[in-house]
Amino acid sequence: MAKAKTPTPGKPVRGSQSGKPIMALIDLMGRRWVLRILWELRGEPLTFRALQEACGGISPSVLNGRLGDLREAALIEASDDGYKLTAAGRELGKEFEALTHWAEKWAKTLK
Amino acid sequence: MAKAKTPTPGKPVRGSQSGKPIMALIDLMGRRWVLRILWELRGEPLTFRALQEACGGISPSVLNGRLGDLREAALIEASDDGYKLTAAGRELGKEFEALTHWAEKWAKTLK
DNA sequence: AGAATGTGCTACTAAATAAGTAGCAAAATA
DNA sequence: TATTTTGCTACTTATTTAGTAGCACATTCT
Repeated sequence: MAKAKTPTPGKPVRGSQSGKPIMALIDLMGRRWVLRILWELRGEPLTFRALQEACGGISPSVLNGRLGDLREAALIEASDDGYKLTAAGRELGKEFEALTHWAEKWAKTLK
Repeated sequence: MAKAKTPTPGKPVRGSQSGKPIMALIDLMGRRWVLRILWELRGEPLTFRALQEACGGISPSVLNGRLGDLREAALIEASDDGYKLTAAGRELGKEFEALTHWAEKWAKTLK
């Protein structure tokens, strides 16, 4: 079975041939668990199993796949303490903080 | 077949029982095509078929599902000119612009 | 009026992805 | 040495997405 490739800027990705970085980012982040994993790693490094638990029991095969994607994208890396965000990953994480605030406001307008 | 519900702040979503808005956002945005649709609607309103084409031929059944998700989330709405972002959707779109810039830098560091 | 076209979908089958469970080999700990 | 922890792989089942066809309604052309 042909496995899905990790989306890379400069190359065509699922849904776009343009090679534009935003399209690679959209492909990557549109995969289930990717956002969540980045979110859970915003603090301390987490081991494989800790991450699995933090994500509410994600299956190890999927987790392993996403970890591969995120490592290839250089957003996370493995260390002695477990998986953690790279410098780039932390920067992206900051963008997410803005999203968190947005989400809070969003929740209020939905009520 | 039980269909997947639209993620809503205040309720449990796929992967989280907490009801936190960020978790609803993560669930929603982690669905394939959601990010892309928001992206394609950043400019003018697009009709169903225009949107389908803009997304590179997304299948109508999936597009329709995502449109439902995004409408329930009050991020897009239908108008006479087609689908367009709501005020909340445009705000979210601004956050994405930051992500686009980030993605450009990210692409360079990957080379 | 009738025909042709565009629009927003629904229905259905096939393929891809994710869930869920079991378990193994290596490293750390007792 | 024995036990536990860790990072996985393998496998089966369920869910999600892709792909294609086509319908009902509205608009535009002749």
